[in-house]
Amino acid sequence: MSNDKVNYFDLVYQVVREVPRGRVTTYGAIAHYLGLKSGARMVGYAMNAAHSMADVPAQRVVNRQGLLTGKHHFENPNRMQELLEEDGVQVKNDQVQNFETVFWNPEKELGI
DNA sequence: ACCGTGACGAGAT
DNA sequence: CATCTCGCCACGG
Repeated sequence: MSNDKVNYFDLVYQVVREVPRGRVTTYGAIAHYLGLKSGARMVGYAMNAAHSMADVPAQRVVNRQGLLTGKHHFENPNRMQELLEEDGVQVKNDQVQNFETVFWNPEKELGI
């Protein structure tokens, strides 16, 4: 296990773990909050590895439009929406409803 | 070592 | 508005 990557992965996981029930955040927001110059893409990559991690609510991370772009990486494509609806987030046609309202901005909520 | 790919996003056209 | 292009960089082939 290379230590550098693990750090970077864990940073992402920590933020994701702070996302409250019923709210969602975005890849870009996390990347910006952590100051990852590598960009949102790497956050998505980190989420891929989140599978093996416990207590990482990956369903609460969507793209900047509120689309469930990562649904295919769950056990089955419906799983992500199910989990979100269990959280109390309305999802229709892979799109988070009231996205601006449920959007959870780490910079604002956790502080910059 | 090179190349294509990707859970993204911002800016240009 | 809708699309395209490019930057970003880790990883597998």
